[in-house]
Amino acid sequence: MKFSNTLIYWYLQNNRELPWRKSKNPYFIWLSEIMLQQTRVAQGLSYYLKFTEAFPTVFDLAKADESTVLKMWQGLGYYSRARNLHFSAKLIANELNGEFPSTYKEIIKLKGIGDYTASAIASICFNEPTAVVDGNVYRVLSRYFGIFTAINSTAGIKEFKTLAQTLIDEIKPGTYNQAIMDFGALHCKPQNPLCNSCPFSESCIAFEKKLTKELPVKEKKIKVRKRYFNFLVIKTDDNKTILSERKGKGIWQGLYQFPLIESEQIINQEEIIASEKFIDLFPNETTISLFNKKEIIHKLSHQHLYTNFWVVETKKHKKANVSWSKIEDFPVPILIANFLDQFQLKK
DNA sequence: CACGCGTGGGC
DNA sequence: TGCCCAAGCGT
Repeated sequence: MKFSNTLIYWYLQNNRELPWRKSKNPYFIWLSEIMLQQTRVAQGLSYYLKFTEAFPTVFDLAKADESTVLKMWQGLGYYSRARNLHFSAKLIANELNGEFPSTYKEIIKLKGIGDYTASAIASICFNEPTAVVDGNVYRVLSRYFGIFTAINSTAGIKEFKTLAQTLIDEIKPGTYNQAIMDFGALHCKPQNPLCNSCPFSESCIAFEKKLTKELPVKEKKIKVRKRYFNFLVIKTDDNKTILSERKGKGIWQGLYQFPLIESEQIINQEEIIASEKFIDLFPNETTISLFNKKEIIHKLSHQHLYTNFWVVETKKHKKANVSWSKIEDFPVPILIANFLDQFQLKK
């Protein structure tokens, strides 16, 4: 049987019932695709439900403040997705009359949408035969065809996209695209793929040659940077604290945090108090204590953050801009959200 | 265009 | 435990 037919047949029996699959509304499909970038269905699902309830149309999303969108995105990671989603929602609502672009060529122009997402939306919503290539597709195709070209090399990206495009079902491109991804996620898994019950076991090169574990090939690994974070959790007499938005290019752009003293190594209380930032913030007397007994190691994909939370009690402070009762309104990285949970618990 | 961007789950 | 992985994209 044809590759695509086998896949679609498998899909008809094994597909997952997911809320966005009940619709071909490009707004819903778009939302789901952005949320699922580099994210498991199990992690993204509740966010999808929350977003579609709060923002049933692109106009509702466009009307929201960016900080509200980020707050709702809190915990899902890769926050530029939320900022780009919101940017594009405003563009669609205000400049396109709320009408989602209907071709791959137009869809990919939107901020936050690349080749994968444009292909997914164009095929699922508008029946355009544009093949998706995500992590699942790399795995399925590299194994089935026995391709050792690195999936994250320029040559690999091109080779797999071209191959995927030759395999797509021209009649049901959307179904085909979802089928190959579900097949990769549920059957041709990274570890312990279900080769013994596989509809491709007669023709899969990796299965035949016992190369499943070697494929797909991925080049080089990322190096992890170590950073040392000291957050100053301020409690003033009038029950306020200081939060500020992270600007610029690095991690957590648009999210809020406590005043941060970053150091090259682990530093102790004396060094905190002696630091320029601390003196600038607290020229007068304060009480300082370390909240966490052991330093918290927060692991991002490419940074390890060795973190201490220092509770600083002080008199009224002119820079204290946030009431403790309002602190939950601010979008914060999960590292800080977890701290706040612990901190509020102890009170 | 190689790199930076989060978080959580699985083994 | 440490490492890899997960419906990628912007710069």
